[in-house]
Amino acid sequence: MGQRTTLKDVAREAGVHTSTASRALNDMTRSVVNAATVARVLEAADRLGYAPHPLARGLRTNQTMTVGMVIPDLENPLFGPIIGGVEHALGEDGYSLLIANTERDHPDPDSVIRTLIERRVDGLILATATRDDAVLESLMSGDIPIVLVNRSTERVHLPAILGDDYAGIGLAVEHLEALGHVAIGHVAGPLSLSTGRNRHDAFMAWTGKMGLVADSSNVEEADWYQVDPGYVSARQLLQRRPDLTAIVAANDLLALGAYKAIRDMGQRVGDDISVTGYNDMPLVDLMEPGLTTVRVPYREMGAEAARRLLLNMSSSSPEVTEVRLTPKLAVRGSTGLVAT
Amino acid sequence: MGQRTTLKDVAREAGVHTSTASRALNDMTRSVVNAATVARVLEAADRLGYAPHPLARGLRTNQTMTVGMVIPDLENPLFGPIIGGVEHALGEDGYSLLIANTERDHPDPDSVIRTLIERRVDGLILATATRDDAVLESLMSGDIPIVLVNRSTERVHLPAILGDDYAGIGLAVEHLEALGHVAIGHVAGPLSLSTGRNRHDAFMAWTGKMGLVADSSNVEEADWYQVDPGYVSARQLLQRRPDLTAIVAANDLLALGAYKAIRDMGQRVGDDISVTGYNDMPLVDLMEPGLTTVRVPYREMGAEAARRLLLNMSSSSPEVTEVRLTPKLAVRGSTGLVAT
DNA sequence: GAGTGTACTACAATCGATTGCAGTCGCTGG
DNA sequence: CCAGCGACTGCAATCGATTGTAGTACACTC
Repeated sequence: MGQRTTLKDVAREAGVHTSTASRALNDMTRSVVNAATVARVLEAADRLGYAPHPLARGLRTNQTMTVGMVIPDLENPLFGPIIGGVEHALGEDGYSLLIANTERDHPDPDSVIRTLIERRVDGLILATATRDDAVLESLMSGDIPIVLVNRSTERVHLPAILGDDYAGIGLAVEHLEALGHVAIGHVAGPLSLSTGRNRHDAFMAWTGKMGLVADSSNVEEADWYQVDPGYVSARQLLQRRPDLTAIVAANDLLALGAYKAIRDMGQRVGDDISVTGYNDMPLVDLMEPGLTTVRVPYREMGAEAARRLLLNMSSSSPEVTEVRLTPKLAVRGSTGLVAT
Repeated sequence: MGQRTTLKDVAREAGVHTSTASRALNDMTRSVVNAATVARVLEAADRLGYAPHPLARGLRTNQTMTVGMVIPDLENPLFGPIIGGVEHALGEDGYSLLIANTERDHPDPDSVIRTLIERRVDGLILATATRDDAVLESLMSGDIPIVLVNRSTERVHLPAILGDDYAGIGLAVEHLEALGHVAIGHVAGPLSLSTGRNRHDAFMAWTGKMGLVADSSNVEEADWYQVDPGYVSARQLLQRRPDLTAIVAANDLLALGAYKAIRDMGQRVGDDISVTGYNDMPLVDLMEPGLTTVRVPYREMGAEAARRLLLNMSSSSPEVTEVRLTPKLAVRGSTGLVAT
C-alpha cells in the first residue's frame, strides 16, 4: 500500500459524494442513506481496505478516542493487572490507552497530567492520587472526565474504584482472631496515601469491634511500601510490644519486611508470630512460609475504572460514587494458631 | 478556561497572521521571522497559555508523536520496567506511548497491531515476537519503523534490543563450574520463543566449551514460563538424571518450580542441588533460599529500544542491528559448593 | 397540472495547524 | 529615478473527515 486510502477514494469508487460515503459508513447516520447506496459504499470501503484517519476525524469531532492513565510506579507489579484491565475494557469500546509514569521522585508530577491533557485525551484514569492532592482540584475545573483507581483523595469528590480496605483488613483480623490471637499489631503504610490511612483505620475499628487489645502502641507506620521500611517498623513494633503474637501488615512487601524482623529476633513466622499481608502479589505464595494475604481483584479494578470512565464520558451527569471491590483472603502458612 | 486557545487567538493577540505565528512558534522556521515579531508572538502565546492542537498538527504533518507498544502479558512483572524505560525515553523527545496487550490466548493477536497502525502511530515497539512470526513479514512492507524488544525473530531482519542470553547463561554455568559442579541440567523455556531457544543453545555451548558432561538428556523443555511447568520439567529431569548436582533454569519462575521438585524429592536447594534462575524478578531475593539469578537490565532495554526507534524514525536509512545488553549475576543462597 | 411532501444526495464550511508562493516595503546601486 | 534585492509577512491551499443546509427528482394529492 503506497498511499493510504481516504474517504474520497471510497466515494469516487462508489460513485457518490464524500459526505454520502461518510454517512453510509457511520452507524449513526446510515439510516438517512439509501440502502443500495450504503451497500455500494460499504463494498467499496471494504475492497479498498479503507480505515478512517483518526486525526482528521478527531479534529472534526473533537474526540481522540484515547484515554490517558497515570501510574505512580511502573516497576511495581501491582499495576500490571490494573493496566491490563483498563486496556481490555477500553478496547471493547474502541478506545486506546496512553500511559504515563510518574516515577518515585519525579520533579514535576503534574506536568505528566498536563501533557496528557494537551494531547486531548478524552478521559483520565489516575492511580496516583494522594490523600491531599492539589492537582486534582485544578483538574476538576477542566472539562475532562476523571476516575481514580486504587487510591482516592479527600480533597475533592471524584469517582473512584478502590479495594474495600475495611473489609480486607476485617478478613485478616477475623482470621487471626479465630486462630486465638488477641494481641495483634499493625505495620501501617504511609498515612499520606488513602490505602495506608484506610487500612490503619480499619485495623483500629476491627480490633476495637472484636474486643481485642489495641491502641496506638499496636501500630507502627512505615514510610514507604517496601521491604526495608517494613523491616524497620516491624522491628520497632515488636521491641515495643513483645506480647504481640500477630502482625497485620498494610501490604505484602511490608509483611515480608516483618518476616525478616521476626527471624532477626529469633522467632518463627507462622509458629511464633503470625503475619498477614495485603495484595497477594506474585510469588508471595512461594515464600517460606507462604504469605497469608488479602487478595484484591486488581484486574477487575482496572476494568471497572475504565467502564466507569467511559460511562461518565458519554453522560452529561457523571456518577461520582466510590466503588469498593470485595477482597478475598488467601490463607497460607504465615498464620497459625496462637502459641500457648 | 472555557474555550481552548488556538493559533488564531495568539496571532490576533500579537497582531500577525496565523502563518507568521506558526513560524514564530516553530523552532525550524523561527529564523525567517523578525526577532521582534517572534518575541511578540511568544509572549502572546505564553500569556494565553497556548498549546498547539496535536490532531490539527498531526493531520497536516502526518505525525502523531505517538509510539505504539505491544506487550504479550501485562500481568508479567517483567514488562513493568521495560515499559517504564520506553516511556521515559520517549518522553524526552516529546513522544507518548500507546499500550496494547495481547493476552495469553488472544483470539487475533495481529488485530492489536493493526489497530495501532490504524491509529497512525509513528513507530512500533514489539515485545511479542515469536521466533517464527508471520505478522512481522507483512509489517516489513509497511512504512512504519519497528523495533523488537526482549524477544527477537528469525523470520525477518529487524532491529532488536535484547538481553545477551549467551553471556547470561555463561555467567550461571561458570559460577556453577567454579563451585565444582560437573553434572548440570537445564530446564529450558519454550523453544518457540527466542529466549528459550537462545538460552538452551547457550547452555549447550557453555557446558561443551567447559568440558562438562552435557547432552540432550541434560535438558528438559518447559512449555510455558511458569512455576508449574518448571516443576514438572525439573522433576522429570531429576528422575532421569539423578546424578545432576545443579540446574540452570531458563527463567526465575521455572527455577522456583525446580525448588518445589527438589524438595519433593527430599533434597535441599543450594545444599544438595544448586539452582540458578534468569531475570531477577522482584521477590526472588527473598525466597528461601534466595535465588541466584541472572539480572537483565530491563529498564535500560526499554529505554534503548525507544531510542533506537526514535533514531530510525528520523533517519531514512534505519539501523537494523541487534543490540544485546550485558547481564549480571546476582549470587544468593540457591547455589553452593557441590556436595561431596 | 400546479403544489407539496418525501427521500435522498451534493455542496461547502469547518476543525486547527503547516507551508509554498506571492506580495510588500525599504533601501541600495547604477 | 528606477530596477532589483533582501527581509519579512500575508494569502490561501491543504491534511481527511463530519455535518448543516440546500437542492433535485419523483410520487402523490387535489
